[in-house]
Parts: sequence; C-alpha cells; structure tokens
Amino acid sequence: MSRSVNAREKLLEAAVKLVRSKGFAATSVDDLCGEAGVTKGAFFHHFPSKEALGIAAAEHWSKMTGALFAAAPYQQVDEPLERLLAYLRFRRDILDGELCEFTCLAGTMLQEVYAEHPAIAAACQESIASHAATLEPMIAAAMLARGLDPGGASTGWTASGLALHSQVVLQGAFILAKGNGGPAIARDSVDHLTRYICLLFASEGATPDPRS
Amino acid sequence: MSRSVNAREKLLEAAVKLVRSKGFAATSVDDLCGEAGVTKGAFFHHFPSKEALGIAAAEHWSKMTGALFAAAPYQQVDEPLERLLAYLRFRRDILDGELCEFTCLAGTMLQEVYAEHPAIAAACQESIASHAATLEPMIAAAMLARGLDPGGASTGWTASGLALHSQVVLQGAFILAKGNGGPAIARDSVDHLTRYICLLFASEGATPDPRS
DNA sequence: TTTGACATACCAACTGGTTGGTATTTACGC
DNA sequence: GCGTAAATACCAACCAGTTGGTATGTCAAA
Repeated sequence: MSRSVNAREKLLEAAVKLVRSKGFAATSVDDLCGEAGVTKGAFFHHFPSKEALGIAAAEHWSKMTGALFAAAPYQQVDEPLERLLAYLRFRRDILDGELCEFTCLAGTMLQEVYAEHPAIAAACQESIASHAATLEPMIAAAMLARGLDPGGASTGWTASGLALHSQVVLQGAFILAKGNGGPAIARDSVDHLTRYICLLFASEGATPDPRS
Repeated sequence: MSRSVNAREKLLEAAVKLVRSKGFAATSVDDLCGEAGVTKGAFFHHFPSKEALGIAAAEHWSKMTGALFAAAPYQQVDEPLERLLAYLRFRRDILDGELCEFTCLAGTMLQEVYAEHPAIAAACQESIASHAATLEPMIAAAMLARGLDPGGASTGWTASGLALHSQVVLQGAFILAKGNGGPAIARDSVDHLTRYICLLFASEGATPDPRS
C-alpha cells in the first residue's frame, strides 16, 4: 500500500498540526510537505489541490476526535445529566499544554475559509455538528427525566440547541485562550457553561429524576 | 492633510472588509489596495508592513466598535442588570444580514494569527478585552445590588469572568454562524447566555434588588 | 507489464516589499 | 501676505522570493 508509511496519513497529520497553529492560508503546500517529510509530487498524487487536503484534514480531524471522545471516561457514566457534566469536566481537563494542542482544527479553519472555500467550511461544520449530535441524546434524556420537552415546548430551549451552545462556548473559549496565551479563560468559560447547565436542570425541573 | 480622502483610512476600511471575509493571510496587499482604490506605494507609505496594517486595523476596529456601543440604546438603561440584559438584546439584534457584516474582526484575526503575528494578536486581544471591560461595571453593580461579591468570594464567579464569558459566547457564536451560513445559531446562543445570566441573578441573590 | 506510490524539475502567477519619482500641503522667513 | 523650501501623500514600475500546480520520470509490487 505504501513506500515508507503512508504519505497521505503523514500529510494529514502535518495539516492538523500546521493549520492549527498557522491557519490554512498561511500554511503552504511546501510547509506541509516539509513537515510530513514528503515531496510535492506525493502531495499532488494524493490530493488534487490544497483545498482537497483541507477537506480531507477536516474529515481526518472528525475521525480523530470521534475516537478520542468515544474512549473518554464520561461515556461510562450512566445517568444522562451526570454524563453531560462528566463530558464538560473532560473538555475542561483536556484544556492543557500548548494552545495548538487543545485547540479545534475545525473551528479554526471554518472561521478562516468559510467564504473562500465553502467545501472546506462544510467539512468543518460537519465535524462540529456531528460532535454536537453526540451530546443530544444525553441532554434529551436528562430533560425527559425531569419532565421537560427536548423539543423546547416547555422551556424555550431544545436539546440540540443546548448541544450546539456548548460547542459555541468551547469554540469561543479557544479564541480567547489564544488571546490570553493560555487556557485559563477557556477553563473559566467551561465552568460557566457547567454552572448554566446545572442551573437549567435545577431550576426548571418540575419532576426531579427519581433515581438521583 | 490628504489628496482625495485619506488613503490610510480607505486602506483600514478595506482591511476590515476583506479580512473579515477572507482572513488576514488570504488577503494580499494587492487585494487591499484594489479594494481601497489606492496603489501599493500608498500602502507602504502609510504602513511599514502588512503586519503593521493588521495592527492598525485591529485598533481601527476597536474605535469603530467602541463608538457603536457607546451610542447603543442599552447605555440609557439605569438599573445595572437591566442594562446588561439590554446589552445582550442589542448584541442579538445586530446579528443580522451578511455574515461578514456582524462578525468580529478581532476574533477572526486573533484566531488566525496568534502564533505567527503576536503583535496583531495582542491588538485583537486588547480590542476584545477592552470591550469586555465595559461590561464589568454593570455586572459588578448588579452583583453588589444583590449582596454578591464581584470578586467571586460568595459565588465562585467574578464580574470580570462573566464579562469575558459573554465575549466567549459571542466569538463562538460567530464561528458556528459561519458554519451554518446565517445568524440563527448565534442568536440562539445569545439567548442561552441571557438565560444563564437571568438564572445567575435569580437564584444566587440572597438580597434581591429592592428597586426591581 | 501494468499500476499505484512517490520523486525531481520546472513554471507562470502572485507575494510582500522597494525604488525613484511627482503632485500637493505645510512651515516659515521676509 | 507672499515666496519658497521642506515635508507629506501618493504613484508606476520593478524586484527577488514564494505560491499552488504540472510534466515527466522512477521504482517496487502485483
């Protein structure tokens, strides 16, 4: 299948690394090839254009993060609200180390290329939306356990809306973290989000969960 | 002072427009000159480098938004919490029209250039932080009116922290809006933030505001 | 001997930036 | 208030380096 160990994979890894820290436009094809230890011929053998690499990188990112969250400890928690709070704790815990290590490739690229490369933007959007979708069942279950309609009839907010809002908070947290040179603000915002969700389920629940 | 009507000003306007929709790296000096109707000679007469233009654009953005918010209706509201909620209503109301018209230049640039152009990033950070700082007095006053310590001793959250969190939500909302092709998600997130703040001041206040 | 996976060498277009010049204000001695 | 010199604001042409992309070749496995 490959000469050394898959140039395509190495280019995707390089893209994740470089685009996360320099952005898509500022990362040249030569940069990517250099980082991956591969020639330009290999690049254009695997990808018809730089844009195609961008799309593939977003999809690669989706798979990476999908696996990360699938294996995360919060998946073991049974009670839906507890699992959601454990998810937020997990998101908070991984806000550590260098900025480009906990920052989101999809959000970074999406913001930069949404107008000029709609295809890349769509792949990034899909990455974020599909991750948000994994939260929806937890939220919906937690709502149902408290007699709330996940469609928002009784509360004015929906399970999917809250799932997306949590991604909004995380994406925004990354931006402020970049401005601040560290994750402190980001952690603080995740704490605010956690507090919000606790308040939502504490104050609006007419029927508290009988098991908790 | 100027030949036609200030090339420098026109370049800054062009930068705000182009960088908001294409990003900093993808916007070339030629693009900027073309949009501003000015030659490259003029560009490098007014700015020693493209990076310097980026810094100046962030500062220009700060002034623009500073004026916008200083003249906004929420400034007329007396009661602190009401003013804060009116601020959020204002932020929600201006989420309208084309993406590049309600999106934040500072957040867009900051995310893209934080590693490669620290000086630009600093200017963007300053723009966001100084705007957040205008919210702090409202929040602190609202907290004090309810017997809460703005430093966070009783609540675990501070006035400045909540101010920054609101910027986090807005910045994140812009990203998701770009993914969604419209402001709907962004508005939804501002609603969540508003609900959070209402819950914060409704549930944690031992001493409700006597005037409201 | 064909095919997939790369490498090498190359290209036209574009990049940020410089040069040397000109038109227009401004500062100021008179 | 006036002439003039210096400064400012701007322009057109140019430059070396880089850009994304291509044409052609190599080489091992099937």
